[in-house]
Amino acid sequence: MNDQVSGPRAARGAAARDRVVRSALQAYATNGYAGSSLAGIATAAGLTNAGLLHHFPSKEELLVAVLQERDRVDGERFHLRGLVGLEALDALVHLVEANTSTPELVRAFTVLMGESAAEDHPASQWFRERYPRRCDNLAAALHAGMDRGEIRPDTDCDAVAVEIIAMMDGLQVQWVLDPERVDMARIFTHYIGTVRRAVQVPVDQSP
Amino acid sequence: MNDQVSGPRAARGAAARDRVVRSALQAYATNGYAGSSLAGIATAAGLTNAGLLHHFPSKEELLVAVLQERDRVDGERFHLRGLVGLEALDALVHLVEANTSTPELVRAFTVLMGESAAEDHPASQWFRERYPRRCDNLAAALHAGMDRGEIRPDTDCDAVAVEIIAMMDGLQVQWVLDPERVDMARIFTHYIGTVRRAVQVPVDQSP
DNA sequence: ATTATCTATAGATCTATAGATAATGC
DNA sequence: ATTATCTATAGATCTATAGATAATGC
Repeated sequence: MNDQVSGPRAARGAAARDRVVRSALQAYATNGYAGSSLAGIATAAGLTNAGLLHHFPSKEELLVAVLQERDRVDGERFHLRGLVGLEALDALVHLVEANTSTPELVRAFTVLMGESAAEDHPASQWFRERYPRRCDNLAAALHAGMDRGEIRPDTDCDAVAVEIIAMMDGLQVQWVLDPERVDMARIFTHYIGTVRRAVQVPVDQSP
Repeated sequence: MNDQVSGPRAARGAAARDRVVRSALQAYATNGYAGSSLAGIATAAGLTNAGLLHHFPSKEELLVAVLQERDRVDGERFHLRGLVGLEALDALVHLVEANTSTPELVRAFTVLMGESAAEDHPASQWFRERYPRRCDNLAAALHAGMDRGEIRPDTDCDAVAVEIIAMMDGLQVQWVLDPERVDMARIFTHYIGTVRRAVQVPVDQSP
């Protein structure tokens, strides 16, 4: 959320925007986007309703800012680019493990994901564009692993990619609802083990 | 939604409640629960706001009625009871195939599922109770398959059950957001094939 | 007598705008 | 001159209640 220009005034504005985005995430995690009020978010960020609207001119533009911030963070953290085949699967396991340490963030995006399935939700477009991107990145890594000879050539990489992303999302829902019941990291690791055995080129054991 | 008592007046009320529940589902699919208004749902059902509140005394009690109706329908349709092992997996494939023919219903419940991940959402409890029930039913079927000797005895049935339910939900999200991109039934069938190969007792091929 | 429905409205939000004030920055 | 912030408020909802009306049902 670092804005370009610096100086004491710009810094103050940037800090306020940062607080607002964080408060918004917290509010979405608690009440969803539709159920959150700008006044509530503003107060949590130490501003008035009108003070918030100076930085984000509408409720929807605040949501867009939250989603863009996520894109920025993802660009740093979820860099599947360059990973090949089974390495990519390991990276996903690490990502899921890392996610268990930021439950409120995961909760906020799980709620937004679900809400965005509503036809008229303002985040629908973002999620609709996000999925093919994530799936294609993963499918590309799997294809690269195929070229390298570690993944069976008859693997349907696109289908497997959609599957893996679906498993991540589905587990998140259950985990957010009841973290005691669902050990997300363990189950995802177990699942990735199954996927690995299904797509891996078998080690020839008959010499 | 058939109420117990009959007669022209009772029938009229039951029909109205039925229309309201249907309109509510439609509204949830379009705007989510928090984003739907009672007046809008009432109008869609051919009633006024106050007319609706005669049958469902608050917004939240309407939501509860919608969820109870789902429980009732599930009791008829999603009867995993009695199914054993691989049969249960086939039944799930059929269920997912059937779901593709009621996209608006799937959309409504996908939205509610996501919204319910918000801490203060009135459907949270319902979903928190629903998941263990679904998972336990499925795990029980897998255990029964183990006893029958068709499932490997080292299978972690509870983990596999959580996994399968997660896959169903995760695929639904992607499918609802973009049915053209995601062939839910095909990918789920493919996934269940993988699960089957992972948990099945291998057919001994060395005579 | 009970039920289904309506009109009217109270009271609580909620988003967004208008316009003021004070502090930085050229 | 621009930016950050505020107070005050318009205007649009939205949920829920009060109380009336008309039709069924004992």
